[in-house]
Amino acid sequence: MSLKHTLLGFLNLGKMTGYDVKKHMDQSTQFFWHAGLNQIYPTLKALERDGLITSEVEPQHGKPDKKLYTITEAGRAAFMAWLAEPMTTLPPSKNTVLLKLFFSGSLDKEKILRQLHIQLDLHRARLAQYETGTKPYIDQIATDKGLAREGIMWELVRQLGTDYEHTYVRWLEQALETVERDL
Amino acid sequence: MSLKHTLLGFLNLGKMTGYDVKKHMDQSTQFFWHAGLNQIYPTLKALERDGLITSEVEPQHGKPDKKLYTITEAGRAAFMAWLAEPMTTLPPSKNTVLLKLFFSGSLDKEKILRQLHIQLDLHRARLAQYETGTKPYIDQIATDKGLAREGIMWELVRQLGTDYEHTYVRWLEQALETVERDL
DNA sequence: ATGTCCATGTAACGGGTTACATGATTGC
DNA sequence: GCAATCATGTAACCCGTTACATGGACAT
Repeated sequence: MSLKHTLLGFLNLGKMTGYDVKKHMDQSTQFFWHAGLNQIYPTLKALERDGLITSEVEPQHGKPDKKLYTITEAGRAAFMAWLAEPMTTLPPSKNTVLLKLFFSGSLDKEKILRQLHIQLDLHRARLAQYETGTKPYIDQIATDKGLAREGIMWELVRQLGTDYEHTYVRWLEQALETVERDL
Repeated sequence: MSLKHTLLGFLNLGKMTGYDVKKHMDQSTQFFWHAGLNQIYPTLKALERDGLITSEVEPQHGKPDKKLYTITEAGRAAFMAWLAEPMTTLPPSKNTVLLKLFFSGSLDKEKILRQLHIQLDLHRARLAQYETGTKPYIDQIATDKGLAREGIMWELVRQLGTDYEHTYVRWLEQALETVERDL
């Protein structure tokens, strides 16, 4: 279960609540790792039970109390062990869009073109989000917290995301032409 | 559950067993959709229960009997409805490799370089497999069964796969340089 | 002898999603 | 008045993975 490692990874950068982690995720790992609060809260409890993190409650008025989690030495050790563990296979991936396109030979031309156009819009939007959302966000956190090494890795991963989206957009433009011409 | 649609999609191309579907999947949709036989068999049963496919047993000697599945009219209708349904959001994706790299700022340079090298090998291997495995396979099925439209879509999807792998390989080469220089 | 291919399944478990539940504060 | 933000959780369900189970044919 990699959500545990994600949580350890964020808590390794500083003490925070489940709600905070969720917000960081939504701005940074969103496109390759995400989770809902319903999943985050129980998982934090499990990590605490296992002694990898500890919690302290900070009372608030007008708002629900905050539960701040801190990573323990055992937690840091487990996290570092996971990081160092070599990844010897490519992670299995599932993509319903590609699946549908794969089978779209049975579909009429117009409907395929419509699907491809929608995808083109979606991928252009995501590309924009990498630039206007993710980039400023990771830059700011890295400079604010003085996390130079982390900042470099974050930017590298973001770069792969934008490269991937560029490739996808180019492919979609090409696919639209091919379907228009050959189908 | 898109496995149901995958099964309908393959059965839409002709009567076959669960075992056959698995083999086709392994050669074509593998990299964006996969399933084990343990998952395929019960799902075929569910599709039959719902009247979307029917089965007939073909006895064999020396081998287990074959259970050949055929798509019904209702099944074809359900499949076509799914195909035509516009995809208005990008499918959520999870990638443990990117997750680990994202957090690798805490890891020493040598270990990061090692991880990146392994990934480079894996992606080069996959690229090769798209060329030597997937391409000849889909070409042959398309010509053998006279599925021209399907063949075009299969090739388009495969092309995206190779484009993606090229992008990944280029990114990895760049990432190795960056980590070597800046970290 | 050992392993792979053929061809079918069942059972237990775990992770992830959807829905449900609370409740005050701030902005439109 | 309505929605969003803050902040926490529980319960039911579904999908997917791992492990288990059978058994003959054929190749090394």
